Amino acid sequence: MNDPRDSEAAHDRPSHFIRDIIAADQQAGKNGGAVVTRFPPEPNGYLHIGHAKAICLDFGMAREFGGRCHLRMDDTNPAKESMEYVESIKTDVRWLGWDWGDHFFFSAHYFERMYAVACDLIKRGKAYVCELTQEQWKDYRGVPTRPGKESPFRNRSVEENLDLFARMRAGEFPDGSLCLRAKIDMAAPNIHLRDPVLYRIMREHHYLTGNEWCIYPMYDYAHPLEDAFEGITHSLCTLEFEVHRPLYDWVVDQLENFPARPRQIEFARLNLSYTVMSKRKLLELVQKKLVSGWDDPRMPTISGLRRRGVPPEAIRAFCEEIGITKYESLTDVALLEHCIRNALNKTALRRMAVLDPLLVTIENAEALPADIEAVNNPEDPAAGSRRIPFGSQLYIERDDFAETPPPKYFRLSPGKSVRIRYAGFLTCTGVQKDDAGAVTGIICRWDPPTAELKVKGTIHWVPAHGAQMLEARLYDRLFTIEQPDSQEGREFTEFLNPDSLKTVTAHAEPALAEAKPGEAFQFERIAYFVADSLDSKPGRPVFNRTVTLKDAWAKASKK
RNA sequence: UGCCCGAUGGUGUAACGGUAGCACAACAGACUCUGGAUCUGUUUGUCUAGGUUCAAAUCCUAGUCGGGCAACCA
Repeated sequence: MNDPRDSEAAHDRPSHFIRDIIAADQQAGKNGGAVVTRFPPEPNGYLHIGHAKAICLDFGMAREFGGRCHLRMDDTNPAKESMEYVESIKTDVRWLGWDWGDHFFFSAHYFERMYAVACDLIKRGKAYVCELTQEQWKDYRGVPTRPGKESPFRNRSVEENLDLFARMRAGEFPDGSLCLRAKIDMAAPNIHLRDPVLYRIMREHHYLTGNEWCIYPMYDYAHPLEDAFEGITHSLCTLEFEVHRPLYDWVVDQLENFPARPRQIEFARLNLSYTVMSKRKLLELVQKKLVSGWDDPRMPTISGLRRRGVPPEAIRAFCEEIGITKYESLTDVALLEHCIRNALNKTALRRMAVLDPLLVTIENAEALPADIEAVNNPEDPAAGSRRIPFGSQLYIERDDFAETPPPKYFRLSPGKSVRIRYAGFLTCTGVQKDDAGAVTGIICRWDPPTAELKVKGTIHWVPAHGAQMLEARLYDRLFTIEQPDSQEGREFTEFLNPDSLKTVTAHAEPALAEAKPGEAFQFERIAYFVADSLDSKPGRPVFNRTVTLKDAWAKASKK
C-alpha cells in the first residue's frame, strides 16, 4: 500500500485494448485466471525510454492483475550480446521501480530444451535440415507477391534429418552451410510461414554458454518456446512482430502440456520528438563520440535520463500518460518534460544560484541582517527551511536588470524596486559602467521584508561573499528538428543541436556545496538541476540541468 | 501492385450503437515573495464515399492515406 505505483495505478485513467484483453481473459478463466507477462530485452544495448513504455506495460499489467512479470534476456544471438548489457538492463529496470522477484531468466538456459523440441519436430515430420545456401534460398522463398517453391531437401527421411541435426550440433559443418527449417507452407502469403529457419550454425562465443553450442535458435522459434516454458499468458511486443504471430502460434501449437497458452499481443512503439530511439543510432552517437556515452544526459537511454536527473516516477507517469495503441504516433517531448516538472515540483528542494552574475552593491549597508531564512520547498512544508548568509554585496542574474526596461518588465531598472527572494527589496539607485558603456554593476538601496513595497517581481540572488562556485551543465534537446531520423536522404547526425550542452560557472548559495550526487534541486526561477552522479564532488559540485522551469516572460518577450 | 495492421483537435489518447471527453501544447484571465506552481476560461477533431440503423467515431463495403513484412537479426 506504500508503494508509489499503487497510487499511480489508482487514479482515474482510461483503459487500453491490452488491459481490456487481459481483463477479459482473466474473467473468462483462461489459463486458470493467471496473468504472467515478461519483458524480454536482447542484451545488445542499453535500455531507453521506448523500453520503459514496454517495461511499465509488462510489469504494470502483471501487477494490476495479481500476476507476475519475468525479466528475460533474449540472448539467442551471441554475436551481439554481452554481460555488460545484462547488468545495465537489470539496473535500469530496478531503478524504474520494478521487481521481478525470482523470475530472472536467460534464453540460453533453455537451449537444451529447445533442442529437444526441435528433435521432436523432426520426428513428427515438421522440420528438416536444409542445405540451400542463403543465396539459393532467396530464390526458393519467393517474394511477397509470388509464392515460393519447396526446398529439394524438404522431404528427407526423419532418420536423415535427425542425424544431420545432431551433426550440426556436433560441429561437423561450417557456419551457414546447413540450417534447420520448419516445414510449413511455401505458398503462404505470409513470408514468415514459408519454411522459416529454426536453427543456424554459428561459431560464436556466448557470454553464458561459452562454446558449448555452435547452433543457435532463431527468435521466431525461441521466443514462443521461452514463453511457453515460463507459463507466460500474455506476450506483449511491438507492432513489427504482428506478421510473425502466425508463426508464434504455429510453434506454440506444436507443444503439449504447458502451464499456459501464451498469446502474443502487439502495440505501437514509442516515438519521441527531437530524439532518435533506435539502438543502432544510439550506438552510433556513442561510438562517434557525439555524446559522452550511453549515460550522456542528452541520451534518451534510461541511464541518460537518470543522470539527467529525471526521477523514475516521472517516467512511469509519462508511460501511463501516452497510452497504448496500435497506431504509430509521435509523442511530443513536451509531455515528458511536463511529467518531469510535475514530479520534481513536489520533491525538489529549492536553492538559489546565479548563472550570469551582475554585482549589486547595497548603499545602506548599516542595518543588514547577517543571514536570512528561506523555505526549502513551498510545495512541501515538511521540507523545512535553511539560512542563507546575506551581505552588502550580492549577485543577481544579469537578465534581472534592464537599464531601459521593455514594457511589462517586472524586475530591476534604474529608480525601480524589486523583491529579492526571502530578503526584502532592492531599489536601483545607480548604474556602474566600464569605458565601453557596458554595465559592470549596480548600486541599490535595501529595504527589509516589512517594508512592503509595491512590486510586481521577485528575483533570486546569492551573497557575493561566501558564494559557492559550481559547474552548471545546461543541457538542451540533442536535435534541432522533431524527426531527425526521418529526413529523406539526410543523416540524423546532420540535425544535432550545437547548443545541446553549454557549461557555465554559477554562483550559488553555500548549501549547494553539500549536495549529494543524484540529489535534485530547483534553482529558483531557472530550472531543475541534479548533482551529477559521476563528476560532482564535495567542494566541487557539478550540476546537470534536468529541465527548465516554464518561462512565461521568455515566451511573451519573443513576441 | 501479395499479405497484415492502422486512421478522433497542433500532439498523445478516451468514448465498446445513444450528449465526442481527458492530458500536453497554444491563447486569455485570476492568484502568487519563483513571470514557477495553482485556479478559471477559450480555440481547434471523428480520412472520404456509400450502406445498415430511430440513432454510427463505433457495424458493413469500397476508396484514400500511413505503417509493417521478402536476415541463417531481435
